[in-house]
Amino acid sequence: MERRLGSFSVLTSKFFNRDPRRVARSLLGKLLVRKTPQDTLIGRIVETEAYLGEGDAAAHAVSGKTARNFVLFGPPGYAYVYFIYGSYFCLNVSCLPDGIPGGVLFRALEPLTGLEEMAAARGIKLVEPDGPRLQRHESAARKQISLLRSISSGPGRMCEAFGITRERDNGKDLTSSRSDLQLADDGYRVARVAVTLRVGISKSADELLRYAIAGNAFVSGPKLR
DNA sequence: TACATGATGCCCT
DNA sequence: GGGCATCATGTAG
Repeated sequence: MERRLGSFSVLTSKFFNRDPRRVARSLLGKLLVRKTPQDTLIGRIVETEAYLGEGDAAAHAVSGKTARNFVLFGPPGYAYVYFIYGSYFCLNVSCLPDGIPGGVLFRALEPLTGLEEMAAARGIKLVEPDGPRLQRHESAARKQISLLRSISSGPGRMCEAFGITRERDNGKDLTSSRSDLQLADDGYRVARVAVTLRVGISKSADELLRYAIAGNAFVSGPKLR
C-alpha cells in the first residue's frame, strides 16, 4: 500500500511570498511532510482554501493582529495553527511579505507514507496494512479505501493524523530543511483544479476561494466534478 | 446517501 | 457570553 516516492525539494519562502489565492492553487499536488522518531509521514495536498487580509470577513486576520493570529502577519512560509470547536486543530501557512496578513488553510491530504502511524493517531484500524491480499477481496478493498479516506480528508482530521497541534507547531518555519514539518515538491502535476465556495463559514461566504484537485477521492465533503 | 444535531474549549468583545 | 475555517453519529429516505 505504501508508495515509493522519488526525490523532492522543500518549498522556499519565495513560493509563499505571493497572493494567498495563487499559493492555494499552487499548493495542490505538493507534499506535507512530517518527520517523527519512528517514521516519515507524507501526504499529497488535494484541497486548500485562501484567506485574505482586509476585506475578507471570514479571515482570522480581518480585525487586526492578536495573540492568536499573529503568525498570519509575519513572514511567509510559517505555520499558523489554531484550535476550533473545542476539539480540533487547523493548519495554515502564512503568505505575503512580513507585515501583510494572508494565509492558506490545508483542508485535505491524500495519505502516501506512514499510513500505520497516521491511522493509529486517528484511532483507525486499517483492514490490511500492507495489502498483498487486498485485490482478492473486493469488499475488504472498498473498506480499506474508505478508511484511508477518513485518515486525512478534512482540516481537523489531517491535523490529528499528522500530530499537528498549536503548542507543537504554531509559528514553525515550514520552509526550513531542519524543520520536522515541511512542504515539498516532488514534481507531481495536477491535471485539473476545481474552484468552489469555502466550507464552514458564514461571512464573505460567496467568494470562490476553495481549491481542490478535480476528481480526487481524498477531497473533503461531497464529491466534486 | 443526505442532512441534522450535539459535543467541546478557547478567543475576543 | 457568543460564536466558531469541525467531526462523528444518528435518523430518514
